Amino acid sequence: MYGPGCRQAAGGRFLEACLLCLLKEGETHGYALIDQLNEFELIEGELDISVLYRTLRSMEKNNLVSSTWSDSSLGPRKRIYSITEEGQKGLVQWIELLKQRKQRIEQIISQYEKGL
Amino acid sequence: MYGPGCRQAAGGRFLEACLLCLLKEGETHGYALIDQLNEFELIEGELDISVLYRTLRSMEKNNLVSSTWSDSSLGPRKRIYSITEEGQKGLVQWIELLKQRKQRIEQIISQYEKGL
DNA sequence: CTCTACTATATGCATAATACATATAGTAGG
DNA sequence: CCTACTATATGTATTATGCATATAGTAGAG
Repeated sequence: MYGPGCRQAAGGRFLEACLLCLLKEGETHGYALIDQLNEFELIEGELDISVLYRTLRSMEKNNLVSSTWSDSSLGPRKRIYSITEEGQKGLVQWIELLKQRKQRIEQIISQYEKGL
Repeated sequence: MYGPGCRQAAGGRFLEACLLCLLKEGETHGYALIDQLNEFELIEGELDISVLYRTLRSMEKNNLVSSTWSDSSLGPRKRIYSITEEGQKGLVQWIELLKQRKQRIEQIISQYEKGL
């Protein structure tokens, strides 16, 4: 089982939601996504590049994104990712889950500050 | 390396922050913490009990909490956890990190809704 | 021309996290 | 005696993560 509803996603897989959100704006390749993730400050600290590539491949395996090799000539080859219909649906679920998670974070912060 | 600053904590270990927060209110044992986690809706879905116990043992190994066996007579023995000074400091760091994480979640939600 | 740096993707490997099953032991009620 | 509930713990398989390393193209310095 996979996706935001999966228990494995409870603690993390936040990166997946970010990537889906960025890919919804338009198709692009992995290396370019790093800059966007940094630009929008979507992730904490430095993202390990191998994690990014493996996450994208995993998402492709689960039909959230699809990829093709770019035929552009300059530089090393790029694997261009685009979000699938299933990915769009997954993103909607992710946003719902993130809203819940935000509330939980607010809950714990207020719990903490109440005790001060 | 361990603690909220650790890169391993980027995606998860949210449970640890919750436990520190609850233990700050007073010492208690693992099984009772489940009810409190549910009561305050601090975690997503059902928490696997083995994860809770292993998390507490790990936190003890890292000096965030300490434990003693309760000498109360009734029922099976309970391992009573209390937060250490180091745990208090860790909690402060956790709260900071959670505030940042909340902002990132807000960021991605607004990013998503902007594109609608 | 060679060396270095940067872009771009991928794999190997060790360790950590997670989920599910199972073991253990005490108490309480039918 | 059997079942259910409280309470803690371990075994194990799968997945995730972090770090190192491999590959390959381009571009500029020396």
